[in-house]
Amino acid sequence: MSDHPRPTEAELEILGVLWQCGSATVREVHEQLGGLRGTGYTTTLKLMQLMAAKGLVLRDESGRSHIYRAVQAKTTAQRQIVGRLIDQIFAGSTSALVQQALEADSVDAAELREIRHLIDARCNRSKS
Amino acid sequence: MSDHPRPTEAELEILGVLWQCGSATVREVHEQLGGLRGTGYTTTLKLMQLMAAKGLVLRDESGRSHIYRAVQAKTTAQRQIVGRLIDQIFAGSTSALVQQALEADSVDAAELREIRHLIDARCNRSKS
DNA sequence: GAATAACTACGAATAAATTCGTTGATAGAC
DNA sequence: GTCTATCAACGAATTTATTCGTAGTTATTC
Repeated sequence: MSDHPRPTEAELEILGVLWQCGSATVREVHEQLGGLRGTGYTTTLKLMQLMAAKGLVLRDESGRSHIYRAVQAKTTAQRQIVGRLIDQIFAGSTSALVQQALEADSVDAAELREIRHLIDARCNRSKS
Repeated sequence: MSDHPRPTEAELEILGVLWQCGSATVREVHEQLGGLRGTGYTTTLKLMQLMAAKGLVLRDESGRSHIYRAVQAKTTAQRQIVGRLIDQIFAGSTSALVQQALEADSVDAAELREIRHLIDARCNRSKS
């Protein structure tokens, strides 16, 4: 199905900006990343060129500065990464992942409620 | 706190075996991984030597074949990886992770129940 | 139209992860 | 004791990811 290679760490940072902005030039992405990583402009450029070559992003080359956007939706990519994680280090057990997720980050009451709603919704859906 | 470097992909496969077996020789780990990865024995050996140097595993060198075991418990490592993921690609939102986890893998009714119990237990705990 | 600035392209250096061949030592079989 | 199998050690090749310098092009400003 998806012939998208798995994004690397640096590529994920760039995708993060693109998901947030919808589309952006290399310059915009680079500014957004800001001092977050102390790398130069051409590094960001090169990465985004490689990402285009890999099929992770598309770009509109009609103008002088090319405009990039992510090929995969954020949720699709997230789902792929999480799915991989579940298989790889949780032996396919989603509940084991959830359990460690609850331990890993401090989850406040509001977020717990939200998670519970997700589960409830899912329970109802699978009953129907 | 933990000065354990983050395990790489290949290292995680080896840790998986060690977590399952408790402790094992290089040979045993290599067999367990089996054809799963088409690599030779010395590759596994080298990786495990590097892991020992990094502090990911300890080894008993008293016998001729050294016996390795993981330094971190499985849950500790899992928690670290999941925590990182939440910060890195879910902007700190545990519920977003759970949501995508539910979509990513097919979760059967029994597992849903189990997840719900985890949430319930957590809700009660945070009330007290 | 010359100088400056912003952009892409690209080669190449560096770094990190993975792989394996070879060597030398030790143990067990005969 | 000699042969064979098994082991650790280690150097080095390979691959992948990341970084940046330089060159060439196009737009903008004066």
